Amino acid sequence: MSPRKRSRSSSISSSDSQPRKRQRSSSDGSEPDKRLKVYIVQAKLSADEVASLYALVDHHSVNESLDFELTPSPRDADVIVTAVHMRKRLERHIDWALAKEKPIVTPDWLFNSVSAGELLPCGKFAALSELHDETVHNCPDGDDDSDTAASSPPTDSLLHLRSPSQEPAASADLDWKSRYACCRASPLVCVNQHLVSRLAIIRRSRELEDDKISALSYDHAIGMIKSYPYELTEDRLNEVNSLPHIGPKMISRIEEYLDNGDIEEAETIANSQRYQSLEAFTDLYGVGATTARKLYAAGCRTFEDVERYYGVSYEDEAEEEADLDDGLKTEETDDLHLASQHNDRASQHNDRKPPRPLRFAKPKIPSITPRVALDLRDDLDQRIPREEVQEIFAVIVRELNAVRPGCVATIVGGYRRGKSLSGDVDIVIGHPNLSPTGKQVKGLSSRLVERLYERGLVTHLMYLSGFHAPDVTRAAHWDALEKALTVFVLPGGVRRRVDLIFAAPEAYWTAVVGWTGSKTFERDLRRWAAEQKELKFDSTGLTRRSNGELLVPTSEEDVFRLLGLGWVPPTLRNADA
DNA sequence: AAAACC
DNA sequence: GTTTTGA
DNA sequence: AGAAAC
Repeated sequence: MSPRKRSRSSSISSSDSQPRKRQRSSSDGSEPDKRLKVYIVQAKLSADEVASLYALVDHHSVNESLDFELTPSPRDADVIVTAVHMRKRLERHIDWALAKEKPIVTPDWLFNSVSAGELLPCGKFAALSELHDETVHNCPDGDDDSDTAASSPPTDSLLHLRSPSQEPAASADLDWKSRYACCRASPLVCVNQHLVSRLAIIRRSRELEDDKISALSYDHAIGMIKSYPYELTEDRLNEVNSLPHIGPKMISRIEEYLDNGDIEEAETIANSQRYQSLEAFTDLYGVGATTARKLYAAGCRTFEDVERYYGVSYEDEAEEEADLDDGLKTEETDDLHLASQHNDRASQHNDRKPPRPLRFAKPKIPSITPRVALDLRDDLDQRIPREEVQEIFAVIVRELNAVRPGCVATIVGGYRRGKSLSGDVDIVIGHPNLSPTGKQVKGLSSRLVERLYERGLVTHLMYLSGFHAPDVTRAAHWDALEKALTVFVLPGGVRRRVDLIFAAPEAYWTAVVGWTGSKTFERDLRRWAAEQKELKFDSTGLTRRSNGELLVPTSEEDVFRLLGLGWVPPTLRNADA
């Protein structure tokens, strides 16, 4: 295994020769390769912005006058595109000495150049005023100078230019009366959010008590209310009463809420010891509703009780040891030979402590014990600010490109839906030309995880899926996409749950849609596809039910288009509480 | 708990 | 009245 | 079997 044919050429130090690739020096035969190499710094760009930039470069990479090409390495770039405006921030991604040799422009330069059909002067688009002059000097435009004068950065307004589609286009065919969440606009916080929070308590209680069916009904009702555009009052009850998923029982709940400002059952539940305990227990990784109920039945009420329960549980000393020590037990994870030089800006992560050598080797079975989960709890129960999500993403992208240049990645999950705090970080990773049938995807996944582990960035591996070739007959298996569920830590930081999802090229956009959520939004996408379009949708692909034909979308909007749905921006997919 | 189906 | 509800 | 993900 480990088909590491192209030992990481890595993006950083050019190091040894690498005669293989077209080295942009026109020297090798034919045409002086005139394609303009573009390096995009993903930091500070939203996932959508990154996607549209990539799309832009792609579309124009086969075009006459404008001939762009993505490059995985800033060193090879003819132009560097970034939304970062500060030196310190940029230095996290690009060496300063290198930055001075390149034009560093904002995304608008790319958008506007494409619109104009020619390479525009860089002057007005310098990302860092500090590097304005260098940027102008190194600008790839035919002949520049037309800039200067306008030393101001007036073009900020053009930021809205964006690519033709997505960003602003909150499509017109959203319909808050639809019975599918994927046809409605569900903001992060709705006008009736307090009512939603009450219903969510009942819903959660149903879930904890294993009443799936009731929980599902509350999911649907909550989804309807999340997208209902008016503040709920007595005089709107009729209208609400006629909404799908809102039946007699839900109406009575709503009436009670309108009368008393709350719902009694929700209060009772929220105040109950049982609810509080079950809810707390499920914060532990590996503890779901069923285990929580068992713990409660065993007499546990608080985490201290659970500590005792598992701590004392000497059902097997040896096991206990293994879980706890996570100390020097380095099961040789290697088979990897890329150990050599760590050429990245060296120390930067001068490990805080011995990076706890995890205990995984290559766990086929996700075996994190409750004991380990208890140790991680203090860190993992802290929410993650958006800033840090971006930092984590930047580090992972950097390492990813060292392992396999040319990879693309998108932050998905709650972050992408606009949440200011996230429970974890979800990243979908793809590569424009990885073999569709997967072997390489698997290799990429384990190689990245090993690299992150070696550098002390990953401390635990909750789960590493085995690879399964994309099997159309059995789509939508949890394991149909390669996944690595990790505990990740920035040097000196709090440990965070980071999920990496690896998608083959043809599954990239469905994976992005499938992992952006929310849960109810996803459920209804599938229902819509099945019930209205005779299609089968899931994060691994979109297929025609009649003949099993695989439809391959080329962008996220394309997924919606193929499903016959209006575009719903990620921030309006918050159909859950 | 609500909707779709028979 | 029975089946389906994401997979 | 149960828990994990959106």
